[in-house]
Amino acid sequence: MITELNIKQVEKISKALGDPYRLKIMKIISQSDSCVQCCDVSAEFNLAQSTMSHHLKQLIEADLLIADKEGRNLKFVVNKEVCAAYAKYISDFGL
Amino acid sequence: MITELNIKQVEKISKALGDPYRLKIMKIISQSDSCVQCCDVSAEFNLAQSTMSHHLKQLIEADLLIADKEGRNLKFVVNKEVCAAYAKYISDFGL
DNA sequence: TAAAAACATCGAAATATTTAGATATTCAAA
DNA sequence: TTTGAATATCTAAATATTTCGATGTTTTTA
Repeated sequence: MITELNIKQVEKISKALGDPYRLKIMKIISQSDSCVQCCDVSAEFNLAQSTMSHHLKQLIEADLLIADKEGRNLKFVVNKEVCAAYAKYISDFGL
Repeated sequence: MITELNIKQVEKISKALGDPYRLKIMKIISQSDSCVQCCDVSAEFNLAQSTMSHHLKQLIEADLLIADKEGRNLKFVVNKEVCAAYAKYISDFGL
């Protein structure tokens, strides 16, 4: 359960979101109703597998995505709590 | 009046927020009840004036801050609409 | 009008990020 | 148990960002 993010976490999340590929990854995963597999995400982009892996890692380390390893596959869902907490942090700038 | 942000704008805003100094600048300006002057912001940090100017420029170009030049001084307020629109974009990942 | 204050811009060094290829690991299926 | 599929890690090059000092611009004030 996330109550509030600290400034370091907000910085990390912002950095993770500051890239066109990673934003598109978030969009794809958020718009899918079920879990999305790593290789399905990769197929959408014209990037090397290692590059994709690197982008996904950043989103996971920022807690924006939750990864679930099933056998040799990796599935993702959006971390709704972190998205909400981050959004709140930013919208509070406007209060 | 901002209705919705496009992905390029979201990327730019995220990049602007992905730095500890710029996050602190946003906090300082958002927490002040009146406009904040550039030199007041600079005084809070141990950074060269040109560096400060660069950080503020990024926040302004991302539309997170609105700058108002009064004589030789520059005053800021938070762009509430953009903060809200950005927060919505991100929190929508969790829907 | 000369000096100073507030901010912007330029150029360059230091640092960080992005990307791909090569290789390693881990699990599944033949 | 060997092969292949999915993903991770390492290394290195290309690119981008951060930072500062020097200098430029604009406006205020002495």
